Amino acid sequence: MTSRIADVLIPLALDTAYSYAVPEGLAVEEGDVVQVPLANREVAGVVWGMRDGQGGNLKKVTGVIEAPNLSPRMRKFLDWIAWYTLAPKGSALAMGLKIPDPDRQEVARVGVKLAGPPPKRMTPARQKVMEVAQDGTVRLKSELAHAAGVSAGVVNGLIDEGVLETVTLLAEPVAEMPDPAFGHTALSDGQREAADTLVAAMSEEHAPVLLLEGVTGSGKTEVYFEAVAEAVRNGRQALILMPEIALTAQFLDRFAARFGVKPATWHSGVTGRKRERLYTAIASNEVKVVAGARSALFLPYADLGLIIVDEEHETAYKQDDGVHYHARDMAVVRGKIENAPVVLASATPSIESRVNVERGRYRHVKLPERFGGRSMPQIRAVDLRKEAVPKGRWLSPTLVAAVEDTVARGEQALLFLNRRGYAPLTLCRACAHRYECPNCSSWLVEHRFRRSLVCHHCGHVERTPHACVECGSVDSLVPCGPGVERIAEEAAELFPDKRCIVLSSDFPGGTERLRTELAAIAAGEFDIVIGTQLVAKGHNFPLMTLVGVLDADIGLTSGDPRAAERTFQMLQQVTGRAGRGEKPGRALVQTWQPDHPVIAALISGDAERFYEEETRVREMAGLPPFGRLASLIVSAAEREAAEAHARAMALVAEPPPGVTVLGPAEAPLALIRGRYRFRLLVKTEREVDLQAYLRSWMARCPKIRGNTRVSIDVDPQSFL
DNA sequence: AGCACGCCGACT
DNA sequence: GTCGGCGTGCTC
Repeated sequence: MTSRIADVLIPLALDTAYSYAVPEGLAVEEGDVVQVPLANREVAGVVWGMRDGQGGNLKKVTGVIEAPNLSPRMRKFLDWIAWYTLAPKGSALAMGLKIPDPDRQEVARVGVKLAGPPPKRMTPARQKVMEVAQDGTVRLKSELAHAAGVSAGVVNGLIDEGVLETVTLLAEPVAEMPDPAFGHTALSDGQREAADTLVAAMSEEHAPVLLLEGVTGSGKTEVYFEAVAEAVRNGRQALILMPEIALTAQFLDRFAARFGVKPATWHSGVTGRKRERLYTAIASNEVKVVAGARSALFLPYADLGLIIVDEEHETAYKQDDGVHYHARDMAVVRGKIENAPVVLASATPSIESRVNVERGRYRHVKLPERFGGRSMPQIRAVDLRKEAVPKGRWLSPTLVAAVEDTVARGEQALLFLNRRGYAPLTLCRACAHRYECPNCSSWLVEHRFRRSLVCHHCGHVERTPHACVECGSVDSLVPCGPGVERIAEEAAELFPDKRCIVLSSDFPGGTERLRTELAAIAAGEFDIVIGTQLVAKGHNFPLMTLVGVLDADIGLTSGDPRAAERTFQMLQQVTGRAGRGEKPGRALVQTWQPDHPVIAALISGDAERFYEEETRVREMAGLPPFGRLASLIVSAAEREAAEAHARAMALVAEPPPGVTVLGPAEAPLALIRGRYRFRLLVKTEREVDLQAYLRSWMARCPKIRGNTRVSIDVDPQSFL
C-alpha cells in the first residue's frame, strides 16, 4: 500500500530533507510549515517535496503549523544559497524561516472601557481602577491595570461584574501604505534622467541589474525612491537593503517626506511580536516597502518587484558566521529568481560591480554632480617626506593651521585615523618586550581610557600592567604609534578651548549613546571629531568643512588582495564627509607616498583611472578581477598543526582542470581561537563547478587525527 | 539546535 | 570507586 510522503527540511545544520509519512486526512502541501518528530522532540520544518511511496517505517508528520507557506521561488532561492555557499540546506532555511511562538499568540489586544455603574463591593484597588477609567477612553487591559497600580485580576473582576466591558482592538498596523504621489522632491535634470531609466527598467521582460553611481551628495536616494514609487504604483513590493548603521532616523525621515509614511524596517533590533507580524504581513503582500539590513533579503515576499542595495560596496553586506554570504550578490540572485530589477547604488562601486558593468551584465546609470550645485571637496596631499611633524605628534603644521582656521569660523573638522585605541604597539623601554596576544600572535593595542591592552584580532583583553611582565621594570611601557585616543590627547593640547569627541566602534555606552552623539555632532555641539572608519559612513554632518586624514598609507601594505580597493573606497568616503552642508569642504591627506596609485587617484579625483589600473594590476598578478577567496580552516591542537597543514596543502596541490590555487604555499598559520587558519585564492573558470570541487576537498580530508579537521570557508565576495 | 554517549581528571 | 567536563555523532 502506498501513502503520501513529505520530504521535510528542518532549519538545523542538516544537508538533506528528512522523509515523513503524511497521516490520512492531513492536508499538506509543498512549502507548508509542519511540525515533525525529530529524535525525542518536536520541531518545525518546511515541506520541500511531496511524493508517493512506502512510508510504513517512517515517523509521521504531527501537524501543519499556521505560518506563511514558502513559495517555490523562495525555496529555489534557499536551495541556491545552500549550494553556492557550501552551507547545509537546513542552515539556509534557518535564515528565511520564522516560526511563530505559540506562547505569544495569547497576547491578544483586548481593550476595556467603563460600561456600567460602580461595583456593589468597592475596594481600594477597585477605587483606583475606577478613577483611571472614569474618562471613558478605551485602554489595553494591561495598561489600565498598570496605570491604576493594581494587578490584572482586579480589572478582570470588574469585567465579570459588568462594570467594565471588553472591546476587541484592531491589530496595530505593522506599517502604513506608502503613497507614491505624496511628495515630489524637485529632481535635477541628471536625477530625472536616471530615475526615468530605473522606472523604464521595471517594465522589461527580463529584469536587469543596474549600477547607480553618483558621488556623495548627488541624490541617489531620491532617484531610487522614484523606482520604489513605481513598484508601489504597480502593486508590487520593494526592498531597500542597507548596511545596518545606515538605517537611521535621517533616512526614514527622507522616505517619509517622499511617501508620507515611514517604511517598515527589518533589522536585528526588531524582535518579538513585531517581528512576527511584520514577517506575515510581508508574506501576505500587506507591507509594500521594507528597508532592512542584510537579513531582510530572506523574508518571504509575496510579490517582490524591486530590490535596492544601497552602498553596494559596503563590506557590512558580508556575513561571516554561519552561512557565509554577500547580501549584494544574493540580492542579484533573488532578483533573477523573482524577476525583479536590482539597483546597486554607491558613490564608490566595488570592483566586481564595475567589471560586471564592463562585461555587459549590469547596466550603468551615472549621476554626475552633487545636488544643488554643491561642489566636491577639494583634496590636497600633505607630503610627510617634505613636511616634518614634531616628534611625538601626528598632526602636520599644515593640518593644524587648517583645523584652527576651520574651527575659528565655527565650522567642524574631522580628524580621521583608522586605528582604535591609544597606541597600536606597546613595548617595554627597559627590556624591549612587546605585548602580544596569547591567542593569536598579533600586537596588543593599548586602550588608555579602559586601562587595558586589547587584541583587535580575537578580542582578548587584559589590564595594562604597572610593571613589565617580562623584566619587572615599573612604568616602563612605551606606546608606539598613534591611535584615535592618542590623537584626541594631541588635539586637546593643541586646541584646549575646543570641544573634541572620539568616535570608534568601542565607543562607551553602545549604539544608543553613539546615535545621540552623532546627532549632537550634526547639531554643532562639537568642534573637532576624531574618528575611525565609523565616521566614514552613514551620518551627515552639515557643519563639517574640513577632513584631515592622518595616515592615508594605513592598509595599503596589508597582504589582502583587496587592500588597495578597500583603502581607496574608505578614503573617498571619508573625504566626502567634507562640505555636505551649505559651505564648501576640503580635505588634507597626510601621506608618505603621494605617488601611490591609490593616493594619486584620490587627490586627482580620477576614480576611473584607479579602477582601470587596479584591474590591470590584478590581471598581471594572475588574480581574476574578482575571484573566490577560500579559507582553509584547520582545527588542530598545536602539536598536530604542522601535519594538518601538510595534509591540507597536499590536497590543494592537485586541482582539477580550470581551477588554479594561488598561494600562499608556505603560509604562516595564524592561530585564532584554537583554529589554524589560512587563506587561499582560488581562481576558476566560470564553468567549473567550484562547489563540487571544494566539497571534494572536504570529503577527501575529513580528519587527520583525533579532533583535527579540515573545513572550507568560502569568502562570500565572489563572482556570480 | 538539542541530546546521548563516551572518555579522562577531581573528589563527596 | 563515581561525578561531570565537553568532544563527537545523530536526528527521517
